[in-house]
Amino acid sequence: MSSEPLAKGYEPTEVEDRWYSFWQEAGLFAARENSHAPAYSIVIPPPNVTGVLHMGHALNITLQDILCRYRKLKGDNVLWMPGTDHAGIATQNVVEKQLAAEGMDRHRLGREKFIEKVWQWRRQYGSAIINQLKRLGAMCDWDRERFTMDEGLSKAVRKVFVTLYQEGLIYQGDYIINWCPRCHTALADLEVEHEEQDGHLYHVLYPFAEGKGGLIVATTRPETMLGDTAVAVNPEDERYRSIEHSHVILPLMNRKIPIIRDDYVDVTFGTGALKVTPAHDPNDFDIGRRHGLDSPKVIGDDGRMSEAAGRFAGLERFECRKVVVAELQKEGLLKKTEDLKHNVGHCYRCKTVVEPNLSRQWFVSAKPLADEAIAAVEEGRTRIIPEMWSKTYYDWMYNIRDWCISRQIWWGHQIPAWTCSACGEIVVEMDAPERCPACGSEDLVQETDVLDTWFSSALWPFSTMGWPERTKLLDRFYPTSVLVTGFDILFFWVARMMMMGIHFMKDVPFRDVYVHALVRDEDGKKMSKSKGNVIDPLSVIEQYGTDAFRYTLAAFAAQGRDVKMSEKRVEGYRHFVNKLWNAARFSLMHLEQGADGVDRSRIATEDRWILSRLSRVTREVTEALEGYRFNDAASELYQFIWHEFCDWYLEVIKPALYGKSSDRDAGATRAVLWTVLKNILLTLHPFMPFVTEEIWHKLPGTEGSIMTATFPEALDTASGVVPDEEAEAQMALLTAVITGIRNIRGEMNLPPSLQLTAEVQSPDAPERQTIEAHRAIIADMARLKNFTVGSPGEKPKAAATAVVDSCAIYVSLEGVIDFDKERQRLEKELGKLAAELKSVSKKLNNEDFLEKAPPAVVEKSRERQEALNERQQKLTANLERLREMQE
RNA sequence: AGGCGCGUAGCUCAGGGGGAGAGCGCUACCCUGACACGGUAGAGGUCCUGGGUUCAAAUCCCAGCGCGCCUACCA
Repeated sequence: MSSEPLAKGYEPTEVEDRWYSFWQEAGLFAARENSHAPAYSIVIPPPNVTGVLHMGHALNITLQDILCRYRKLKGDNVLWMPGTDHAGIATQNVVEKQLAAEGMDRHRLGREKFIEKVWQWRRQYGSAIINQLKRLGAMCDWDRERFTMDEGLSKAVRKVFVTLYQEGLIYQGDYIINWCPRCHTALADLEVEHEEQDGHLYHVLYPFAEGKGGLIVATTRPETMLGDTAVAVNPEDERYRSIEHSHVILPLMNRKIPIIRDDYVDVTFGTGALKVTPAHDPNDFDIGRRHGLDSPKVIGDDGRMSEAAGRFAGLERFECRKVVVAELQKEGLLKKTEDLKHNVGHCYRCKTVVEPNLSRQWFVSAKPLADEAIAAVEEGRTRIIPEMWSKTYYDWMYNIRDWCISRQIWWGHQIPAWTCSACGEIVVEMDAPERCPACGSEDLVQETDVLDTWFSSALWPFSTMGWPERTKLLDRFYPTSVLVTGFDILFFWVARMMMMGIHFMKDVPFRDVYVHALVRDEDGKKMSKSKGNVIDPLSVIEQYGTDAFRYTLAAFAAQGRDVKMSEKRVEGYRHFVNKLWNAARFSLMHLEQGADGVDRSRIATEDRWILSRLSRVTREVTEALEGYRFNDAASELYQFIWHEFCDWYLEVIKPALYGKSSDRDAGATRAVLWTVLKNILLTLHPFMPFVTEEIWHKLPGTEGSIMTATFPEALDTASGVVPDEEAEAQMALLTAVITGIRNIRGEMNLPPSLQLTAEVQSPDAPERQTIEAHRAIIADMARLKNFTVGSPGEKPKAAATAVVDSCAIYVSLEGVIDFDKERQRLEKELGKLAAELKSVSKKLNNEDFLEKAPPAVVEKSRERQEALNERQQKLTANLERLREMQE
């Protein structure tokens, strides 16, 4: 508890490092397994090990940290479970690139050695993102950090796989999947990004097998025709109903293929004749199945044409497209080429054009799992916030399709399935079986595919807590309190966690899902490296400090809207941090000896006022945080601290603190100042952990870390924190009078150094009393040398006028009189009044309004009209007087 | 093709059936013993357009325009 004065400006860097280490070393982030305090838990959306911190993480982490710090101050036993995921494809790509640079490749290295390389990479670089999260101040329980490839989590993965397989919810089969020829693996439907591109629609004539003529088919991917096994037309299509031919000749391949009839074909598209390539198109695959067609694969897994493509074998697929088109043209079979915008799927990891490919893969049968997950949200066992996202959730869940979970890469959880070389039996078990249960052979070969990373991420809420063991952590902290995440992984991750959590834990994985926005650049564009519009959070932190950055993110995090990041705004909040710092600096100068408790019988109006405001703001901030309205909480505090605490309270109490005010009890005021500052620090701490901790330690009468203190109550009689309407009303009058006088000073261009003479006349005795009792404050704040209060009487001669409630305020212009200027000022003011009066009067002259509007609303309008009238009348009178004097 | 969201001050955005708000920027004045990362005062808006509901619409409903996003097996 040192009391050396604070530096003139706040310098974040040193403070942040110091306190973060302090917190960690003091074990303040640790969840307590044996505590009986209410449990509050969050699992972090695990960033990729390959990742670097971006704005999305920053927002995501900041919001979670605000919640955790808030709950901790509220006395909860907080567990914030951190970790990373192994990002199968992404990580493998990174390490492969590294190998390539060394003139190596993974195939020459071999699977085992390659995986060892990945682990090496992980050990060397894998904690980069974790260290970056720490820069944000995240109070994760780092001792519990998990990785989706950890032994424990790996066990959970195998357990889930085996169980689902036994339940018939995982199966293996030959289907069309999305294939990335570059990553050389299957992808789930979700992992394909569709992008509209300019392409061509080629119209190709397929001649009838006998006789003249043929069918014209339209295609955007002519190279796939090499694998065509039929041409389909709609049975209802008049154009083709009567054709007698049963077959066409597949051009270039010279293969006879049937003409089939299938409802699927859209008569309005192209020519109404559809080439059918069962091995390279999901719809064609279905048609092929319905009609028992062959499905030759003409595009290989490397993106080159396969043997089945005949003389085109070996050509790269897009090269082949050109060659096919050229040859068709040469043979006169290319009848037309149209421009066409169409959606093309790209690999979400490497952006390569995805190839639909027939392949044997493992799938999760999603429907039964989805049904439970839908019910959980419908029944409110899990709340999605903002509510509108539940619609998106339902929509996807209701239309869910089976999930392809096998990946043809090496880095990941190898699928725990073995094939018996002797009898072909498939054995699915947690651990490698010794012999085939069917034939007893010991020659078992493990499936080489690994599982989708999202498969292990789906288990995150319980696998991180030790499942499948029954642990204390699970007992205490599952289900988690809330999941905080961006909507971009609502399906990838949230939906799947819901399915797995409910299925395996028999309870939802989280009570709440708070879905936040994406961070975009200043123009609302998605930040991406290729666009070059990324703002690096770390550079923002270095420039403005973590607290300012966090506050910006919180203030921007309005529900249902994207965050457009602007450094200008961060700068604004850096000023706010500095403002707080200086308010504290000032306060601490007067709080050297600490403070006694607040004695409400000894305190003044402004003390009661600030305590009242504190009470209300505390309530509003609390409610906002409970409702995930971070921006409301942030702006409420900003407004209160800057414009009420600093602008008014600190200014008003200065005379008392400096001992210039004889009628004030400085000790009582100091006690209030201490209370308000302390509560401000605590309320602000979840948003600005560093600066609040720093000031906390300078504030006399505090002990230990602010993290171990208690969040203020909105109603705290012992500390004098209670709403006080009388004080608020009086303060409103005083500030209005002061502002009125300042306004005259400003508008009349009277220099601040000029001490003015002013007089207030009011017919209202209580108003007079209030003003009279606070004459010193008004005189001080408005810089007056003479200030008198009285009943309406003779009006001062050369004076400017302002009206507040029933008060007429006259500011003497003796010696500095500028009639024209004052006249203009009054005319402007009267102009505004007239407009307002007009709209109120219009309402009050409307009988329907008087009849149908709620009485309270009518009454309010009446009062307003009266007040406006009074103002208008007083100002007009003064304007008249001014004119008379000028004549 | 469907679905969702957005359109409010010069910029970035809150708000939301009954007197148009904030931050930044701008103008004027001021280094007043916490703070120029500051203070005081001020200017600035047909709340996208057109209908409808209502005593009352920036706010609710419908349509349109513009923008963004998500989902989708029309080759």
